Amino acid sequence: MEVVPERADAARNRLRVLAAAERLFAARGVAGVTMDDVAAEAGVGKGTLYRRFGDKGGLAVALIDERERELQQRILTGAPPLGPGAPPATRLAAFVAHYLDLVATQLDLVLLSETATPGARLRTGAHAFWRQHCRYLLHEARAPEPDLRADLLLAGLAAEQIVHWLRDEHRVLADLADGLSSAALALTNRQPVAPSHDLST
Amino acid sequence: MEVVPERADAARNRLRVLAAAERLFAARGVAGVTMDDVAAEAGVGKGTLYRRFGDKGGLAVALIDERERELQQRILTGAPPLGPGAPPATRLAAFVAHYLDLVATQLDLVLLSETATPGARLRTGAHAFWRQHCRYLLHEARAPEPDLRADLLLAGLAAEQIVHWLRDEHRVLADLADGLSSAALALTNRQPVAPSHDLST
DNA sequence: AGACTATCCGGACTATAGTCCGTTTCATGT
DNA sequence: ACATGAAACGGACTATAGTCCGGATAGTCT
Repeated sequence: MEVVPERADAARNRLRVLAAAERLFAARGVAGVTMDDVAAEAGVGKGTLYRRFGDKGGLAVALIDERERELQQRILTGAPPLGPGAPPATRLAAFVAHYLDLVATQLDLVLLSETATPGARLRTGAHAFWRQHCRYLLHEARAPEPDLRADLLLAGLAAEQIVHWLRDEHRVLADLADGLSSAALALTNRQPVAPSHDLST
Repeated sequence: MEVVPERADAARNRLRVLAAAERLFAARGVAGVTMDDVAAEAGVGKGTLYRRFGDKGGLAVALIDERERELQQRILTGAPPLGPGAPPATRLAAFVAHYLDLVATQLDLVLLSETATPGARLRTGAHAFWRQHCRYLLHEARAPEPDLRADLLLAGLAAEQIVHWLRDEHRVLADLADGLSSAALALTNRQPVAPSHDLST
């Protein structure tokens, strides 16, 4: 892993692009901004944009990155129930609530980053972190198939789904946090033997 | 609801397009076919394509539709455990397994239909059916928040996620069916511990 | 049959994401 | 300072999804 320091012009342009994108997204909304717009506003060629960020989703990821790292820090070294110290099930519920909050504050940006290309959601560094955390907690909580269930839980936290709950079904964030935390806890349990008699049908 | 019968030329072209699309997808793979290709192969203008199917995802939906209706029939009127008669938890597990199977046989097509536009997955008629079915079963199984948990389960059955499990993580279908059925059953359970969504820390 | 109208058809046109490659700039070693 | 090679730049170019609207057509009514 040979690490080459970033060249001065590259650093300058990276900052320019990030600042321009933030400005434009704030002004016209994520949907109303094209990559040409960003390049023009940043005073940079389109090739530069793509060289550095890969695609439109990559640009969104870069903008989101900073705030996500803050939550990651709190998970790794912060106070319980988010950080270490609380029982895994409690930490899981706390994670769900905080993650929902984080996503909700920048919904369109996260939606862009996750839907720019199929499978984009599953390929970001941040997603690997969330997945690892959920896997660990589910494992500690003695859940069966913790890896699979971590993915299932995170699928429910996909921006597309959250947008649907919030904007199409008009649910409120707090209820989502409650309901999904509860579901996450349910996922920590090994299911008992099927209920004995079903009289309803 | 005034129902106007389909005009003869419209019907003819609809069939032409569907046949052409099927041919091309089979020959060159879903990713290697453009809408212009489909229009040309069908001997039809592009406007016709879009008038009828809305967008690329809509075309995929139309192609998928037939097989999905078959599973829907089996759920509504078929034999248990898929159809009525078995306990809801059992039916839920059966649904998960059969749905996975169905999707896996036409993965790329379903992926296209769900990722053509953000939120497309949640807007198809078929999805409304699956959601209603899962809601009903979870409700019957006395699961808390059956609606939310139905969405969570179906999020885990999104094509994007299944593709990831199958192609990136090399899981096998049978294990997915087992693991997700088990997770679905876990979701039918009430959670013993009360969740706390205190964000103040 | 002939006129009439709602619907449909088709392909040129637009918008935008993403690529390519000749040119420029930076960092380093002399 | 200057030469040099690697890395970055930029904007013209390509590919493809999706729109638009003048003209054609099917079904209906008299």
